[in-house]
Amino acid sequence: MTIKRGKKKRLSSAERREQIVEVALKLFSIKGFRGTTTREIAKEAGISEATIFKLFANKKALYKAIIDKCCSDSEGQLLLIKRLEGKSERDILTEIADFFLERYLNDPTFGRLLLFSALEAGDFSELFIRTRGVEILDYLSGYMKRLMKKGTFKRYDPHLAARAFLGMIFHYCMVQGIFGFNRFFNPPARIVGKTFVDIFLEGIKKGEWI
Amino acid sequence: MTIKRGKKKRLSSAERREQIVEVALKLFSIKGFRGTTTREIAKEAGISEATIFKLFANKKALYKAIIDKCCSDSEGQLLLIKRLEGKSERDILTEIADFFLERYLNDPTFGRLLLFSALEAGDFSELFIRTRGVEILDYLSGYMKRLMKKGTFKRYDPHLAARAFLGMIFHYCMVQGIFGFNRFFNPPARIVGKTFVDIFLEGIKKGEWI
DNA sequence: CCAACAAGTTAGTAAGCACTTACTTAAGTA
DNA sequence: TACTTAAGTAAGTGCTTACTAACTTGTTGG
Repeated sequence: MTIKRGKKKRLSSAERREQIVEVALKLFSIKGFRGTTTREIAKEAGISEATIFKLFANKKALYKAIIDKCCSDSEGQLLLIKRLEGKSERDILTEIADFFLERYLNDPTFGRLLLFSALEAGDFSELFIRTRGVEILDYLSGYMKRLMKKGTFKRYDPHLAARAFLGMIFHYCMVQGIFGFNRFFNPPARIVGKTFVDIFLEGIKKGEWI
Repeated sequence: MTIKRGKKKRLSSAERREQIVEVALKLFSIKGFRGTTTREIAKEAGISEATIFKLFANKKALYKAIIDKCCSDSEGQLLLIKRLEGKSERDILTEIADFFLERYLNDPTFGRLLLFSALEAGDFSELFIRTRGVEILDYLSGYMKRLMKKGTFKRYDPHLAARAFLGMIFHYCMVQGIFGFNRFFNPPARIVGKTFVDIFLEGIKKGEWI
């Protein structure tokens, strides 16, 4: 896909742009913006550095194109939210957990890019985080609020409650994928999700519900 | 402390080493290993670049010295664990939550360094993570296991349960400090800790315990 | 006071970086 | 086929980087 052999086909500038963005996305997520050289991107894409700069004003513009791609491509997150309508609390939380566990455990690319972006504090990282980090949080926070008003859930700060639930999931994914814990501990995602949902809904303390 | 004016005092090589490590620790945690230049470190420390290389074979050796410092300096984490002996479940969890919330919310230096280290995947990052990321996890995991055997806690994978609790806390700190959410949302740490402990022990669902 | 040595600096070097210029090549079209 | 234009490149540019060699300066014990 990336390194071509034999006769090289010419691509239209739009196609080439797209290809470069994909290659750079992959490399930036592995080594970060600063840690990736334009030479590496060119090599991996099977083109010369000059071609990159024909299509992008500078390295930062390429980074911006990646962020834009990630922001626009909602990766089914909005789709997920639609799918939740009308379901029970347990089903909703389970579906959210499974969705993110499956996504981030199998492919840490996006998570890594988001983290690099936050740490390296480029000009676009804020945009990135605001658009992509807040969707599900806002949804869940609003959902919690409704259930608290209805009396189904206890009254806490709904934003904090949402953060508690998502924190379990995202931190788990981060530690598994980025800190490499998955080499020593890797239970089925289904069980991880169920455990987190159970604890979040009923707590870990033994007892009986009325 | 860092930029000196007027007559410069000579330090012993040990003192100078220590000072350079401190300055570099701060800069690495802000801009990462790759993103920080030896020139910047020298300027911030008020010395010449050559002095750095008199005391450290190369940039990587300086990084290693920082990791070592962070690994050896347990920052009171073992102290915390000792302090927990004989307390109730709620008190233990609350104390753990408060400890890390207070620490990481007030000073994200260490957290940032750990993240950079994991992402940039230097040769020492693994060492760093194994020594500093696992202490409290192992402790809590063992504690959960005992309470599950005793029947106080429900039976889940104890490691997973510990990850759930710590995930709430660490992810919260990360999002606040590194993603900058603290500018829009910043409740007292005490309340955050209490909310997380409550949810973890009794769940968010309303009901009554017998 | 002054040698001796450690602490510190000046002024580099080679390699690597993002980025450019001036050129070549492929492919559609008249 | 021959012309035009867009796609692509080779070979640089100037700047920054980690790192060094050769020198200077402060401190201290005899």
